Amino acid sequence: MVGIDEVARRAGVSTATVSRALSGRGHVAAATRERVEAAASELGYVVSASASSLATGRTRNIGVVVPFLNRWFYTSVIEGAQRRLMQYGYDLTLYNLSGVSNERGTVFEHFLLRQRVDAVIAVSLELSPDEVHSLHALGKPLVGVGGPIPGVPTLSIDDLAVSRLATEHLLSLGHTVIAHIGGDVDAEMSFHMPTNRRLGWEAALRDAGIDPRPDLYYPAVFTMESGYLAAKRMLGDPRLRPTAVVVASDEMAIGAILAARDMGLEVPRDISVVGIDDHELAPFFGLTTVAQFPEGQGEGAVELLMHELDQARGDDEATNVPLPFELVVRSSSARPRADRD
Amino acid sequence: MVGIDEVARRAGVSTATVSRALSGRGHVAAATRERVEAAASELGYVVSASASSLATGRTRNIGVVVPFLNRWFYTSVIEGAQRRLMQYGYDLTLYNLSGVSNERGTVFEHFLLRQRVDAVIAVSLELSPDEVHSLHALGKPLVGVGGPIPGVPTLSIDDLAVSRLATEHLLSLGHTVIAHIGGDVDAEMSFHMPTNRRLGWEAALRDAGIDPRPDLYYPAVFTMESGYLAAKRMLGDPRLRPTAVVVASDEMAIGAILAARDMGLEVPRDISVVGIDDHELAPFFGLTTVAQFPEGQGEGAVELLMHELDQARGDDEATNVPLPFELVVRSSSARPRADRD
DNA sequence: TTGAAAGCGCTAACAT
DNA sequence: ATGTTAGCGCTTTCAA
Repeated sequence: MVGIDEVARRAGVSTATVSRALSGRGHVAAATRERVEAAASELGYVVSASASSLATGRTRNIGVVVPFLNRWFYTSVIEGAQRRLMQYGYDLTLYNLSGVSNERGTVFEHFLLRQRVDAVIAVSLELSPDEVHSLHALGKPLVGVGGPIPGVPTLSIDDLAVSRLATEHLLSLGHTVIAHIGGDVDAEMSFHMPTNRRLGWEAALRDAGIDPRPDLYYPAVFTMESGYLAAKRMLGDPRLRPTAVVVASDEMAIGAILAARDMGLEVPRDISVVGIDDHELAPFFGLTTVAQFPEGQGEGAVELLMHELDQARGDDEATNVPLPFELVVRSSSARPRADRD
Repeated sequence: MVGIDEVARRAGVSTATVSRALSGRGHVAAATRERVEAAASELGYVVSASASSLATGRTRNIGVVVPFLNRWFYTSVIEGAQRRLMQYGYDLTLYNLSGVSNERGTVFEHFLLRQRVDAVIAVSLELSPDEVHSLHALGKPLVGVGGPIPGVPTLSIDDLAVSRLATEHLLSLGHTVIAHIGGDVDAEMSFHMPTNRRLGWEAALRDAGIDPRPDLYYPAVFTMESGYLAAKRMLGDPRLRPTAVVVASDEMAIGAILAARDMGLEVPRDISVVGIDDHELAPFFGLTTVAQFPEGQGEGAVELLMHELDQARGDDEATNVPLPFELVVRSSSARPRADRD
């Protein structure tokens, strides 16, 4: 392993100058810099990350914590974060809580805190005040993605506004009996995301002068199968005749579309379906949805972090950055049939 | 940040003893160890990863390189690897090649080689001899998952045997006109995985005394939509009347099932479908498939690596560890209708 | 602009 | 079983 002193010797300068020339910090004569760079590349020199970290106290490594991996949303966030981090010369260390049996305590104590990362991105994670505190105590910037964490700058869409938009889309098409398939309690995903999406549905209905009927709300978990089952319950109930349904995620919405097909119903003729996400499968199923952009969220989180790291523990404004979302109309939503009811 | 000497002082021992007590290396009296551990936890001490790395030359960090993230196979492998690494006290640094515009060279030169990882796991990646060489030159163990890399120990299923099994399942049910939807050239995924799966289909047919017809092979890429389109072509062609199809991945197979439905055909009555993977959606679609176990592959890769790291650059046996696979029969395959043809 | 040298916090000989 | 101490390879004052 060729070290800095070999480069120094070859370039005829001191190690300090090599360090300065290669890191870009401090002033180095252009000619000197070139000689150093030449020497470095001839020798195939790369700085030792650990030596550099030890000296500077910075690892150039960001920890990303996710509750699961096998979900489009998380991997998309990670992908965006990774791409942007690479541009900044940072590594991404992944912490997946789903595999951790003995509680996530391990992750926080033995990994994150081990001075292995300069900062952390928490994706859709409800961090306890203690966890937030210990990170802050260590001077580690922290940003959240996908849901607000008290006292922590967070990137997330306005879930209420998103499902309100989805609902209003259906209202504007002329639907009046609009159901909702959404997360049950705030289980699994933590956060109040499922609740907020339900509230958005209710709010849009009320604004349209329609009283949201509790029996038009179908709880489910965020999987295709669960959406399928919820839709079967919904479509099979002879008392309820929704002409449209707002579904809290695309995966569930796709399940709902498949349920309708299995029952011999046609989408959107017999039932309009609107999802939330713009999942990679949404175009294939012709799913109308409200797109969020998780890759962009990952990138944004990195930007925020880089900013904070620059500021040397600057103002922890704990702002909740609102994220863009966008209605994407495909073929799963249309005007209700005139001949119904 | 409390350091090792504070702990030493508090425990009334030398820093060397603290190091030994906490790392488990070297002999320490039980009583001493307890005192040290107490002192460490009272002070909230955790070793500095970079200092430790600098001193030992080991980072306790493994690089995992994947070509994409948004695919069930890769995330599953990562999940398995992550879980096992955590047990060993290692971190996982993720390198996702899909976002890298300026070639993966960057990843190798500026990241992997920067002495940031002790070893690397390459998932479904065809590494160039150069890349393999530079890793080896650095003394970094390397294991592959999902496809053989020359000169590198690799974990992968026997693709030929897997699709042979899928085909034999259909043959044993009485099918004789069996199509194949599979990867085109060895694009995208690199490796000869797609080709091998096609060869398995051909071999099984030949063994049954059936000549594999080239016009029963439908190239596609590994997405649901591509599988859907291939199936439409296949099922729409009036000249060909396959009663069954072996599909090279579950995602494509699901696309095929949906295509059949859209054409008013019934699975398995009109066409039997068998996939490969046991994707998380396979049960939902009732897909008969040959399961591989990517999480187990991730775990296995870690085991292999830990072994190599212990051996202090032991024998690079470059063994290709064959992995288990298993036929899972669900409702998408059945005997062909007696009244056909 | 450049160099000398003192750490950064830990580990591993080598002593005892 | 424990302590002493010389590094690990870089960065960064401080001087020149």
